[in-house]
Amino acid sequence: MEGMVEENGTSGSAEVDPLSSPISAVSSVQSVIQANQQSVIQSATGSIQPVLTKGNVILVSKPNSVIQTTSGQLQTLQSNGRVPWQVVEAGSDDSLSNEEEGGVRKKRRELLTRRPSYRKILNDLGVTQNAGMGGSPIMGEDQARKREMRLLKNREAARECRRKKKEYIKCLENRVAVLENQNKALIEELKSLKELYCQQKQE
DNA sequence: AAACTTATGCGTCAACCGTG
DNA sequence: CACGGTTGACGCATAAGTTT
Repeated sequence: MEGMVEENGTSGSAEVDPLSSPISAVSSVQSVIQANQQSVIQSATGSIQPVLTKGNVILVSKPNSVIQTTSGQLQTLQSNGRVPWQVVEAGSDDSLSNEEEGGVRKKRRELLTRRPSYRKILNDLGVTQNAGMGGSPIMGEDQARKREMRLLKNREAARECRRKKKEYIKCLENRVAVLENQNKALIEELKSLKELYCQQKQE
């Protein structure tokens, strides 16, 4: 499956993964970098720029890519400003047991379920496709051509959409790793400062 | 080894939204 | 308001992993 070749002759791997590609430049990055630890790079302006971190990496250099801004939010850049794939607030699912989770999932599925497609409805009614669909042959040809174009475009759009979604998820995972490391480092720092404070107090 | 389960990706449909 | 782009949902195919 992983080796599946798409019909256009290219596989997904042909794309450069921004998360694993080498970094070319880092310009005026406001960042937190400490020796021996991973860090979060933040753009002071919120604009996109090549970004480098150590360890678990968030690398961004492409438009339409996932970025981090000073606000700490992860978002994808879209021309229309929309932020797809909203992150579910903590406390919604995490706290659920397996049984509960199944129920919630089912319920959510029901809520999200769309009405069946027209094709499905027709199938359910036992109506064969093209039956009784008249019209002139020329209109039919034109419509078929338009439909082919639409399908082709949507096929490519779906591929791109999935690629972006994967990139987004990867970046979220990276962010989790980075924040966990930061958290660990801060706990260590706090610990050593406490020790130092106690020592000085005794003297 | 066969049967079953899980993970992943694809194509399509439909809904929504922005734009001209 | 028609049109096109984006994306969630769905069904399907296939590979990989697990169980019998």
